Amino acid sequence: MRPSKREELIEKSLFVFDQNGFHATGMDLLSAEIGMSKTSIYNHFRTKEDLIVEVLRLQDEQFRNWLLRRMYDLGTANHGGPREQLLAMFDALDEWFNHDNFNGCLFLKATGEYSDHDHPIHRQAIEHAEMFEIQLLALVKKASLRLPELVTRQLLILKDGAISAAQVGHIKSAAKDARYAAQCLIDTHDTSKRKPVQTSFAF
Amino acid sequence: MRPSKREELIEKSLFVFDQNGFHATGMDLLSAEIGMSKTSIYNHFRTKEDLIVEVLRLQDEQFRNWLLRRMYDLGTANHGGPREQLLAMFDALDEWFNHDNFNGCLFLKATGEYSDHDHPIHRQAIEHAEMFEIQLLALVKKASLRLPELVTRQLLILKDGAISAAQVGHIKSAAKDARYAAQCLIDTHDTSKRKPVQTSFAF
DNA sequence: AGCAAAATGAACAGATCGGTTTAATAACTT
DNA sequence: AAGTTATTAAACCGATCTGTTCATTTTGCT
Repeated sequence: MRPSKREELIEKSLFVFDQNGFHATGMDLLSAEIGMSKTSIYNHFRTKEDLIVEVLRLQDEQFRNWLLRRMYDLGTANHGGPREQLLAMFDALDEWFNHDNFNGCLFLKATGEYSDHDHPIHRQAIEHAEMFEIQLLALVKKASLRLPELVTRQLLILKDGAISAAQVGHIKSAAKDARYAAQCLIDTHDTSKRKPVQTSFAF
Repeated sequence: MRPSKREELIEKSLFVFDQNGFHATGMDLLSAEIGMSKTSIYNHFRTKEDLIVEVLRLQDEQFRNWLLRRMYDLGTANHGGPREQLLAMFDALDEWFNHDNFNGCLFLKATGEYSDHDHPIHRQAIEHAEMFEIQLLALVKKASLRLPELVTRQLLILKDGAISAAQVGHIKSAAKDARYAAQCLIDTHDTSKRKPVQTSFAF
């Protein structure tokens, strides 16, 4: 029983919440959907919100693991370095967008449904964003870009914007569009290149 | 009674839904919050979903009007042209982000809570995105940029990404970060400038 | 086989959900 | 001032909400 019942419960709940939303998913429906009695669910979690927090924790771990690994694998394929890994983020996103079950960013939905910044669910979403930013910043620094903090935040904006575009308009090209933009940004801040197009940034 | 009771109802509902979310806002609470009897609300709208669709319609109109006007006002201030208006989008967003009541994109929240693409609420959100894209494309074309459709989609990604960043991390710099990125993109595609940094786009 | 822990279905509780009804009041119109 | 129209509060409807209770069955361990 290594993949404990608890883990299985969280994993399946993750899917249902992602597809249906949080408030829109009642515990009876959830119970039926994941094939586990409501009694059992409440034996593992005190409240629905506790479960949701765990769901977000799992999604945080799974998403960051998946994305960073995919960036590494795709980015280092042709002897690529940090720069290629950064760009590969959008190739990985493209794969995600084209999955049948893609339904936008779960963390963004969580902040939308629990807008109080002090709410544990909202905080969990913020925490995810912060942790990914730290990891992305490390990679940006390895790529020897000028203003690494700025570039990191910009890449995050491109990532989240692409996710939004893919969600609301299910725009097939969102990841590629963002990739070109990222390329432009990275080249502009590449220390190994000549002067960037725009040098008048006021920092 | 020009600002008809109906309009007032929609306008106030817009605020409550924006702050609380759709499913999380019950009709009793909504009634109390906007100071109008539930009987009256249901005299104007057959269902809650009908009301939400109207709310999104109003927000579509208000948001596009506000943003495009603000882009024009801010962008043409110092004899600026279309290019400055495009960049001013992020200055306008910055103002929005710093409003006390800023709580992210209502359309994105709508698609998150009503994920069925055929749902009238979801469709209304898509319609908004499409209409704004058309208007932004017109401005991009006026700015004489190469690959105007691509640049338009990229600017939209930056806009939505900045909104997301401002919402989840309440990152104060999101609009400015996106602005710098937009500057980079626009300069790269400016036909009046020399060769862009990156010329190997495969189109 | 036998025991303890875990999981089950189903009923239940109290609150709230979206939505309706009703009878009384307030507000326009002429 | 009369009469139509809009608005109100409050009770009410059945369904669903989160969460609990309980008696029964299934499971894992030794």
